[in-house]
Amino acid sequence: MKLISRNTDYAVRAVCYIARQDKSIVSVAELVKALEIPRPFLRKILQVLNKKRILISNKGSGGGFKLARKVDKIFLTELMEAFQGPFKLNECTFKKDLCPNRKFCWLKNKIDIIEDTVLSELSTMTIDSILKEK
Amino acid sequence: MKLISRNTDYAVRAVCYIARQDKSIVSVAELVKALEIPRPFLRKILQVLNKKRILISNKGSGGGFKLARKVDKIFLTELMEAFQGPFKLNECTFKKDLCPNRKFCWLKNKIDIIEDTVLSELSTMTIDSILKEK
DNA sequence: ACAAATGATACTAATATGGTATCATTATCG
DNA sequence: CGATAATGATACCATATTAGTATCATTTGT
Repeated sequence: MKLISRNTDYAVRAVCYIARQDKSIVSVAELVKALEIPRPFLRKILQVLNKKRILISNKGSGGGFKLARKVDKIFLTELMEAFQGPFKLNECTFKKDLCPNRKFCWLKNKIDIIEDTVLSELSTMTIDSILKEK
Repeated sequence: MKLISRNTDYAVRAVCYIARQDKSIVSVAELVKALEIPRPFLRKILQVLNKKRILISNKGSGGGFKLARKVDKIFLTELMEAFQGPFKLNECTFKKDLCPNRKFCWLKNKIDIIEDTVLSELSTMTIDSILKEK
């Protein structure tokens, strides 16, 4: 079980790369070259980041992507949620069906506590902190 | 992302059920009836539990499964590892290939810390504690 | 107008998860 | 001892998720 998917991982790298450049706007071409991520896949990822207003895209010649906010306002959890959906460790294995054994659902509560812990750890992590700690 | 897979969930239920019975040995037939888990799937799960020496199987007529240890010695993490593999939240998305961007691998370290936290929470949970807390 | 960029979207491939089916082996009991 | 009732081993199938590709539309600067 992984905490970070490939999507998210690529997204972190891309955002970090853009953040490190002096010029604010960076093209996909440059990102592909620098990060060695398959181009069409990276494009899809960047489009999501644009929709989520983590990056802002500029179309047309000379276009590309830039940060939508300062690096200390972009949280790792945002990227995770953008690509991996809302953070629910405790999601019941029986979604649609009624859970056939409610007696054990206190387990869910326990896992809720764990989830809170994980989230509070993760929520301290911003792109800023990632850049600083390398 | 779920912390507990269906396999593990079923395994917890089965082990708890066996623990609650007075008779020590319980057949698959009884478990299927009580827990409403698809029989062949449950069988596979029980076989794993047997191999991992969490349960002990008795073949032949009148056979079935019994606990290999006392309930306070069976940990949730054992069941999770049996069905979901070793607990590695931080597993790199690039297993075989060399990670193309080691600069970000401090992330891995951060997630290691989270992993430790989660593990220490989980490691307090035994079948005993699950039975008591319902 | 044209070229250089992203937007939208549909498709494909690989992997993980959940579940089934079948035959072999072992143990009890009449 | 042999039939039967149980589990062991194993190969297979179905579905969901993740990873990645391909194509055409739209926008923008020169």
